[in-house]
Amino acid sequence: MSQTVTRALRILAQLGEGERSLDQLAEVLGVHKTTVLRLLQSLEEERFVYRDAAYRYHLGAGLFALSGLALEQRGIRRIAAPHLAELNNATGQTVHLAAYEGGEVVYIDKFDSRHPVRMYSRIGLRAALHSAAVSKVLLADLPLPERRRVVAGIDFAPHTERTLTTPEALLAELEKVAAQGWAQDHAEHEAFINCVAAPIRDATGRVVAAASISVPDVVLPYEQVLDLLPQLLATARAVSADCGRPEAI
Amino acid sequence: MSQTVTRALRILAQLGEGERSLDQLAEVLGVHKTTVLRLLQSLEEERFVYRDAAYRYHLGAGLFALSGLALEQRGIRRIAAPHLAELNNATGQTVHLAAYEGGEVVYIDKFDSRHPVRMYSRIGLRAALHSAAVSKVLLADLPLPERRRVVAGIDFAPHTERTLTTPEALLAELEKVAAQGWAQDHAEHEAFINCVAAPIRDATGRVVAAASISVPDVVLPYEQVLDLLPQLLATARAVSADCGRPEAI
DNA sequence: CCATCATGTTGCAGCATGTGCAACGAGGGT
DNA sequence: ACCCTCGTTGCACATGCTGCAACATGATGG
Repeated sequence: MSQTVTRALRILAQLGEGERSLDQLAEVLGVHKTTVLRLLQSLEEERFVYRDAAYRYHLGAGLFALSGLALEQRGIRRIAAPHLAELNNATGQTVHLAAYEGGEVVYIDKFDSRHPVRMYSRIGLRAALHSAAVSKVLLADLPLPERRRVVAGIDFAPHTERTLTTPEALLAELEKVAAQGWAQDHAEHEAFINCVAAPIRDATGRVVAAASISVPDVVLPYEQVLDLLPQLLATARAVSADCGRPEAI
Repeated sequence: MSQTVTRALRILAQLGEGERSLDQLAEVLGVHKTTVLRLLQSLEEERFVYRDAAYRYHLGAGLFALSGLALEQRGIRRIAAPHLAELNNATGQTVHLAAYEGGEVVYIDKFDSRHPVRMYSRIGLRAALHSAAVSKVLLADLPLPERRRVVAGIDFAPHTERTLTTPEALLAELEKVAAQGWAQDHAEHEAFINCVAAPIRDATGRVVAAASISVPDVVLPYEQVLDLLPQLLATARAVSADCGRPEAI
């Protein structure tokens, strides 16, 4: 593990919260400002940061460029986008696309609701493994050993009264999800938000991503969210078909 | 300047071109694989990279998250977005938003054309300083000393027959742009693309960003691109007004 | 079924490189 | 004109990065 790189990344994280001066960064990192300066120079050279006329450092455009490349590399995102946009348009609700990567579930695309009350989320953020509907869909498809391993590593922090709080409960839920082909989050993560999620499969049948609809209670009650399930499943099947999955056509 | 950080960022750049194995990265960087491994471990910890089941490294979600934060921080982007979307919708053409940062001009937002023939660009990429219309708008507002300094540093690579190839020609063009309040790129960057760009100003009157319309020749001839200028200028004024610029209201 | 290969990981010694200090310089406010 | 703040530079020291070599693991093929 590289101390230097870790420090550089901590600088980026800091700048993610807003512009910073050299001294501010030095203080937060607990290192001498000379050290910070040189890290920043390297970051600036690659356009990960830039500094304005007032010598404040900001996140730079190299980051956007790289992030754009990273998102483009996920073929699933490009394939799914038109279908998810259509689902978003048809339902008017927030639609997410999430993928499993390295023991986490991450949102890789998002289409915002047209309602004024909206769920907070952002591309790149992690979904809670034990409560988000997309997580259930993705975990449910993992081979059992890995599924157990991941579940064992979860911090079962209760977000609401309905949050599953034991590995056993989650594993049972995942079995159910795998069997029925979709997952729900009935106020398990946020007290006033319900979600449904469905798997997207590639030609080999493996789940490569999950699509979900998230609706605040005040917009639609739980039962009516379940009514959206057929549309969601149709969308997921359509994306799967575009991924080359024969049965889904 | 930190060798270690520079190497880490080179790793990210590599991964931007596609997945890589440890050995591949070691070879490209010209360092021992042990070294690469430890850099990757630090990057992985902050979710800048992740590795799949086949031990291939990919760009990770931490990057998306940070990039999202960075874009959110640019208030101008949020302010401009609805106006640019409307312009995109009204004209059907590709609309860009660009900003000057640290001696470069960078695209910070983009709304794609509905035409099948589209200009290639991506958020985060640099615009050519001596040919892109947005660059002219942004450079034209710099204080003269900095303007001269930046122009002196440009590599006047000719992209097409019409590309300006001398500092003098560019400086003269910038004077003209500053006077008329908009800029054009008449096939100076890509032989078959014409652009017009307009400045967005904040309350102090400084140009904080530039909006542009880019149209391939085959879609609209040059003269008709100029016909779009009134709409573009109206959009730029509307965004400026939202930025608090009194005269623009 | 074992041999071989390819690839990732670990321990360790040496020294390159990152680090902090102190002095310097530039800009802004009083 | 002075001081105060904040970024930059030169330098000596030792931290922590680097490469080597040995080990571990999983895949491939005879």
